[in-house]
Amino acid sequence: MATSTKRNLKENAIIDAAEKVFSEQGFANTKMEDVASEIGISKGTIYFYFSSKENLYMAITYRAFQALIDTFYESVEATKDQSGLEGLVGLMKSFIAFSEKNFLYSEAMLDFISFVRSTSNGVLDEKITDAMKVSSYYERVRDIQNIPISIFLKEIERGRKDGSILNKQKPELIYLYAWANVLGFVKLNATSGKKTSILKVEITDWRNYIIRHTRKMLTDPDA
Amino acid sequence: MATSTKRNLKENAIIDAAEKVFSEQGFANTKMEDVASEIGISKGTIYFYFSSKENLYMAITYRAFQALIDTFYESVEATKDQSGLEGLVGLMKSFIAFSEKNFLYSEAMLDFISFVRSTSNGVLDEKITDAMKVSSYYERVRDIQNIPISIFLKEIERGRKDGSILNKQKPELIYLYAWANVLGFVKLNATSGKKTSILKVEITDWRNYIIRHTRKMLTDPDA
Amino acid sequence: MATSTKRNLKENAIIDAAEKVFSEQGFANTKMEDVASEIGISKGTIYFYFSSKENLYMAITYRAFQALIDTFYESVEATKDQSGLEGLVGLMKSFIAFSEKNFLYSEAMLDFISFVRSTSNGVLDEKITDAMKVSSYYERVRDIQNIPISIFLKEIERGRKDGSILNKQKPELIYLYAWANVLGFVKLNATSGKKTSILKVEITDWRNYIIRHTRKMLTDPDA
Amino acid sequence: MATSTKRNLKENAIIDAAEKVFSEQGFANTKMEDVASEIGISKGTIYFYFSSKENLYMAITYRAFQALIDTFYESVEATKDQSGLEGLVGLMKSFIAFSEKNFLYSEAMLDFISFVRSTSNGVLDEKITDAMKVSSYYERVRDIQNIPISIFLKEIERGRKDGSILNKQKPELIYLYAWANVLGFVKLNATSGKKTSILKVEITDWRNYIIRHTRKMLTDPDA
DNA sequence: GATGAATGAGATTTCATTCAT
DNA sequence: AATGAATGAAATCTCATTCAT
Repeated sequence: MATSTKRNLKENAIIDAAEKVFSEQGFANTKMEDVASEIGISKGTIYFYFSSKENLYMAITYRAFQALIDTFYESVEATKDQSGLEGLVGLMKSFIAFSEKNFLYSEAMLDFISFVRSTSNGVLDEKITDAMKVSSYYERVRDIQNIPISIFLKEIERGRKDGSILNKQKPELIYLYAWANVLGFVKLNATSGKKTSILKVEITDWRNYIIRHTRKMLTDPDA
Repeated sequence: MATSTKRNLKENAIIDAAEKVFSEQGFANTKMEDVASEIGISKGTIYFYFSSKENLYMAITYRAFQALIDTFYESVEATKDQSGLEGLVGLMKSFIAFSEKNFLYSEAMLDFISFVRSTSNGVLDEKITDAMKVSSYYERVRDIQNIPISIFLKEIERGRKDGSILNKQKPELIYLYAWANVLGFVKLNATSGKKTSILKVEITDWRNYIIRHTRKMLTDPDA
Repeated sequence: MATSTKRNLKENAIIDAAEKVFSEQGFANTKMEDVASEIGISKGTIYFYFSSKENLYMAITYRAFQALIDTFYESVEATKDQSGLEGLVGLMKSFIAFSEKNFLYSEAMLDFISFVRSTSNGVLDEKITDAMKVSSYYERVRDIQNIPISIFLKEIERGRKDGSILNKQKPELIYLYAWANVLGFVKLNATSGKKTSILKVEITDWRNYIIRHTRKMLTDPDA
Repeated sequence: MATSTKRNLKENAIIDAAEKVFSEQGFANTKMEDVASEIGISKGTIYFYFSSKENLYMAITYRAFQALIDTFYESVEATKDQSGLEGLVGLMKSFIAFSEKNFLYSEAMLDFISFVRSTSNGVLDEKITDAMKVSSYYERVRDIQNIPISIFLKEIERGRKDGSILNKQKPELIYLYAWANVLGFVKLNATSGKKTSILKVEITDWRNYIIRHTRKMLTDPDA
């Protein structure tokens, strides 16, 4: 176990470094050498822990889902004494904050969804598929990818039971709508760099507007 | 003019081919050779027409903006006898349809925005910047990139004047909200290929829901 | 003959252009396109007149030898009433002035000598050799390359007869010595660009020194 | 140090190979692949040690200056008990021998001078400039390029003090004159390969003549 | 004669991955 | 475990030359 722990420590240190440089330069523009030198080890060492660059990215993806799940659970915990509506609004706020803070995570999760969907269609080229398949993290991510969704759906359920959510749409549709909103917001935001406004709109105003709108949507029986 | 036309024809044929293979394989995974063989010419010929791969992508980006503008104008024309609200809803429908049909265009436009922002921040690496700067299409895109926005904003104005749009938010905020929605929707759909559902939700239902919601937002004086 | 003249005119215009751009950018850095656009014609047209880039350079080489020969004859003519020594010093001055004015010519003649010597050793790679061999100018240059030398040697002969040249070395040795001096002077000079001094030495002083020294060498029976 | 030495060994082995093939085929005609296969390694390995082809050439240039400096110091050492005149004649002999033996070195040094001059004029194209600038060898060469000159000038100084050198010209002028002589001699000999004569002149005779003449020049108070 | 679009071999360079130590 | 030298496939791009019009 000592060995295992040590190994984990190193593995995590590498993932930390990878997150940093991938965030700064993007996945495609980052060389394994960059990741290695960020943490002061050699390229070869990375390959001892990760079978490929893709696999390293998959490890980040796993972290992303884990972190989102943690964030969601914390949010649920924090609003458990409030209505389901507030729980869901809380999830939304957490989701936005999470994605803004971790753009890389946001992208990684999206890439994973794309990847899974594309491979199930047999569209993607085999090389990448193979690289992914041998990834020890691939299965792990598959196992947890749906947890955020189920948390979200559960809160909708709760809100419906306690009468705070009146929207009658399929819960999954509400989730998709919410996710798309967050995703679009974050994507467009990412292009604005350090700026606090885009198209003359304060980003804070925009963020608030999304929340307000979500609340409206959830409480509208005709929405 | 004959010469000019001929040149344009070829140029367009190359862009056609590039769109096809970029769409299928992605920009990074596509070699210039792939584009060339798609259309049955040699690599060198492409470089005769386009100074770099980036430039070729910029040509596609130009097309993307042009196509979106055309789509917007057509939509405006089609709804000119209806209220401003209907005009805006029409734009929204067009926007979604456009993005679903042309995922590559959607990505290209987003990349361009990112690019402009990052260069104005001096963040991007010089090599790409240079390649872009010499692009004859770069300036063209800069010139037209804001036209879709202004069309959108004009319809909001019209709707406010004729009383069909009651939402009091900044027009730019509405645009951003709408764009984010479309973007998120398209991104999540991107690789679904032939699939008609996601998370058990029919994509058609989702699409309709976005439209319905947009309408609600626009007619709500408190939204 | 009308045709022939017309052809010659065009040919010469192309060589003029080539001289200009080769001088400015160097042979290797110059594209056929550069030569063509310099004179406002198409690349294809150049190939109608010259079978290859090498051949075009060979045409310049031919001009170089012709020009040197002309320069030498003029010098000889100008000093025919003076001693052989003065004739030789005159040649030397002409040689230097010629080389300074026409660095490209100087290089071209040197390249030709190198080429001939290397091919007679079978050292040079075959591709270049073939390109050269089909050159219509190649033979022409071969025919006249030794004329400058023989002019030079004749003046030495004359100077010895009239007692103005006392140096007893082989005439060819004197020629080589003189040529090397001019060549080295011009080469080092070329690196100084527009500057009128190099290593704190005024180029004019250096030039004069070479002349003075040549005179000394020629009049010294022990040199 | 073991690592450093090992790296240096390989680096030098690559430079050795590059010298060989550049000498045989010329810089422009040589592919990195040629250099690699000469030493039985892969292209990539060369790029691991040298960032570009230019950089590799710059390494050779550095060697060239180093070798000339070594040669000069050895010559100075060997003649330190003799007069300054003999010291200078010794340098001259060494210079000639050095340049004959290392034509590539001779060219490299000349190219470097050209390069520095042209960049200080802002003439050279940017691509090469950049490639050169990142060269770790570039700075090294800049640091040592003037050492040969100063050694030469010092010997002139010494000869003047001990009365063996009577020539009153500027030392720099003498250096230029000498250098031009060597350069011209070497250039004209360059491709003669195994040949021992040119224009019916034994190269040995020519070489001796240059030396004799240098001596005459140095001892002539009116030269 | 002239054009310039088209070619395609080949050049430099990059970088994920391997492997001997 | 760790290293980092070595690999080599592949990518972008260049340009002398050809050839249909």
